[in-house]
Amino acid sequence: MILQQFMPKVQLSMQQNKIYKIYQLLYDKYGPQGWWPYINHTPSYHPLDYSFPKNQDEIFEVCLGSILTQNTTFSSVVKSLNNLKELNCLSSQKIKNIDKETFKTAIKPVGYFNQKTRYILEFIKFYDSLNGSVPTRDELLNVTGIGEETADSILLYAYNQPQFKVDAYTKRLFLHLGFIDEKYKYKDIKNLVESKLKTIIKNQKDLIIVYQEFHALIVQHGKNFYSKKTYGAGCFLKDQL
DNA sequence: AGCCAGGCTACCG
DNA sequence: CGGTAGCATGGC
Repeated sequence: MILQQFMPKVQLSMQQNKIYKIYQLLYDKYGPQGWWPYINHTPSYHPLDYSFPKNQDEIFEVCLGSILTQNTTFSSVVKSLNNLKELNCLSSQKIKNIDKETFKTAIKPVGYFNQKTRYILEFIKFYDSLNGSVPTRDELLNVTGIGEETADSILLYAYNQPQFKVDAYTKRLFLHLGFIDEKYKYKDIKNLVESKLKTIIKNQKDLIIVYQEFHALIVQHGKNFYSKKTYGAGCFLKDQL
């Protein structure tokens, strides 16, 4: 089902919810992001279609992309995924069987290809052991190469679980707006967002979509106003709260 | 030329 | 515990 616009049912207490207000302002400004690209779909971006991932192959592709995208740009990830596609190497089984040097060459555009090859092979061992079931966050964190952000990326975008994903832009934005201070760690920021949103969005599917769009919107906004010092220069959000 | 990107591990004090 | 070097390519 493709919507014309996504508008979650929200409880009335939202007037005082600045976190949700930020989400609304960003959504009004940038619109739905359809954020996670799927290289076998045209177009790969799919705003307002929340029926992804559609099968196990697409779940695995998101997991793979979540690791590949660590500290790099998604355009590099797409290049690497397309290289793997040309090698017919987008499944866990195929990656296990391919020559390791060939694999490293394929993912070269994302950088850190030695590390990431090791991380991906570690992840595949875990992924195969799942037999299609949904991993827990702690299980993911136990895999070498998967930290908090990658775990939440996999849970939120591959498995449609209600886990908000925090990144560097999120922290810079909330710092600039005065919602947090420097001491806030990943989990603190995650808890802040989740606690504010889940109390006013009772429908789980709506909550998941808001988490997915919110993170994507923060990245888009971050690219515009929080990618280089001084962070927040030109950001219009503070004035509109 | 230099900084940043949709981070994580290992190792240090 | 917190802090930091190392990982590596690509784009602007």
